[in-house]
Amino acid sequence: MWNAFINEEEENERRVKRVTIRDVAREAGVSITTVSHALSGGGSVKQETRERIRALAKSMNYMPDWSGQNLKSTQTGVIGLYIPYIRGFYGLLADSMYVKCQEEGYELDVVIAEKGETILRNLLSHRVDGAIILNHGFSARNAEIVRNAEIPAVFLDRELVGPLVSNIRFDSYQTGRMAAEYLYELGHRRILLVEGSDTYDGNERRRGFLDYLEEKGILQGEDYQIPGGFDREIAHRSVERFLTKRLPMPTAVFAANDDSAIGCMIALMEAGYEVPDDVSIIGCDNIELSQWYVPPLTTIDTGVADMGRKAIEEVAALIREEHSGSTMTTEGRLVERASCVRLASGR
Amino acid sequence: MWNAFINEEEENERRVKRVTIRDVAREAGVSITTVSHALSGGGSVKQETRERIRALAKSMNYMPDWSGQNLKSTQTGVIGLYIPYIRGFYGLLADSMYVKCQEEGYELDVVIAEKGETILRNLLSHRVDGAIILNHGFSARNAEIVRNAEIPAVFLDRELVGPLVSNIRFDSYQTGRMAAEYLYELGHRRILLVEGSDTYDGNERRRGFLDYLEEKGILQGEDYQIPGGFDREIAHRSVERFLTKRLPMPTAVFAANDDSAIGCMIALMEAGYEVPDDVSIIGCDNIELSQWYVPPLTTIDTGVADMGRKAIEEVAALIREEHSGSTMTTEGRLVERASCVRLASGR
DNA sequence: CTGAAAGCGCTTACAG
DNA sequence: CTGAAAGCGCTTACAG
Repeated sequence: MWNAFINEEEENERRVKRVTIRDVAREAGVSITTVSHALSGGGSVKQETRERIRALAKSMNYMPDWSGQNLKSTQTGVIGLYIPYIRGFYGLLADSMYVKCQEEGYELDVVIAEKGETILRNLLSHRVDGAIILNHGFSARNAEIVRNAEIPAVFLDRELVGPLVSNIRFDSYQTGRMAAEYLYELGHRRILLVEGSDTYDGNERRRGFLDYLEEKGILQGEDYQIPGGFDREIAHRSVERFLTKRLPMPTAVFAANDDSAIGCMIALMEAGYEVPDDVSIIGCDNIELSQWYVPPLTTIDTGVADMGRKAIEEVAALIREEHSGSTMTTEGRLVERASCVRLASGR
Repeated sequence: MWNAFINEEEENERRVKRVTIRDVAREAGVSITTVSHALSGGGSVKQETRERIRALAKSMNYMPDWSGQNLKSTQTGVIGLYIPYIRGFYGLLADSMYVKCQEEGYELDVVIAEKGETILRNLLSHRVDGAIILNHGFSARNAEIVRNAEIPAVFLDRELVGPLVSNIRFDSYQTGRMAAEYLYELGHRRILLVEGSDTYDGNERRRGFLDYLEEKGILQGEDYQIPGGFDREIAHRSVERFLTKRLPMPTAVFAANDDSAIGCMIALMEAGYEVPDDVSIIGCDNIELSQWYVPPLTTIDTGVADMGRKAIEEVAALIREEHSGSTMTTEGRLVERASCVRLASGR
């Protein structure tokens, strides 16, 4: 007994001691079982005791240890969002998910991770109840592991289904076609494609776009398909390089996202071309900047907020095992602004 | 023994069994102690055994349970960032922090939370090793609790210091003065203030701005201090209301952040005023949109990326107890663009 | 180099 | 309504 006191004092000298359920129990003069029940709301505890313990716990700033609690209960109450960075598009997605999480009673943890390893560790170690993954750094092999481990997950960047795995994707093939059709209807025939990066969405937009051009018989050579990397800088350099080749000038450009579309516009304007008078441009995503840019950018809205809400809804359902995994899709919506014009006939 | 098998099969029917250290040990024919040592790199394990176990663990997709591991070790390896939402400013902050975290060997968890309760629960339950807090929803009382619990934390929105608590703040008072001085030097004397929200930064920018005006003897009445809430919409409505009063028109506006500055510009332009010809505008933050807006917005860059890096560096040092908490400050930098002009003399 | 045992802070049947 | 005890999955002295 005496010993215990000495030890406690020694502890105090080093670091403030974390307060545990044991401390609360001792202070309240009850067992830890009763404290646990009183705080969790479970079990049957005399109303007066419950209130007394709750007040005491609060005054002691007691908070159940996360690990101790989860080791037994295996429910964390948090959903993890795994994305490669946060700016722009991903931020909008995260914000819309947060709102829905509140409604569903989950906490949202946004984990920035470039390495699939980090993500896999998070999921396999049960840090979260369920996950939303939109991360090109996560390999197909890792995704397979998640499926087999039966961890509730919603993929936003690949077509994978399992008992507890769903996927929701932008119908990027359709988006690509939509952009092509829009420019075609405006009379454009020589169109430059600024590709996205080598991801599901990047490849599908490309495929849809080129398919439409081919059907209409206006598919250009590979010189008219240049890299853009979903990135402003990359697109800028890429267009500069294209211009030095002095090929017949395209009358329109489809850039695989708005960021790269803006990179294109800058490069074109620097080279003395007017948008949309000399060249029309259509992007994709409808990021905030697009409506403020001069000229305002015509684009295809991918409905990111809607997607975010759907994804949370779905992962919550998977966690509760309300149904098994499935594939879903969202459609893009054309937003007409000033960066595209009808081609003057005979040009 | 027989019983055990039956139970196992029943388990399998319900859900894929999580693989534990026990499973790996059984499979490898060693004790769980050895598995633990082999995987963690600690202890002394025969090289061959270590490699065999690691390969086996990997093939079984074994990952140590987060809670089991932390319950003993009390180190999570993650830093938590607690912000109210992600778009714009906060996203830039988070991205810059992520990069620094990688260097320091921590994982960054971004937790969106409006309620201080959620944040407090996260910290007191030891979900993270340390925290960065920039959240007006977190009360002074809660902050005090964090300090006393000696949880390593860096506050970005208040001046609080403790053994394991530091704070880094934008010198928002200086920023406010800087904006005022810039407009004053351009010859402006009747200046409208569009305030921020009731936060540390909002109040300090206001105070610095008004102090300078007062020193120069050009402080206007309260009619020239209108709410902006750091928000585009709020600022927009607020300026509209101001204009209906038909007070002498200001020749310049200081908006407490870029978002609200853009809201002002829209309202002014809708009312027929030209920026900067009729009214000059200066904002604060230097968000991405500012350089693309027409006219490009003159603003004060708060150096958010630099702040993010500093904050991570500091919290990591506090976790390692390299030094005790302190107060730090970062200075703003004027970015001149087209939205402000020298006032034509005699106006 | 390897393993049996104690214990981290909780929850959850179960007994009273 | 309350509490003693087992156990969640790990790590860490300690013994051999």
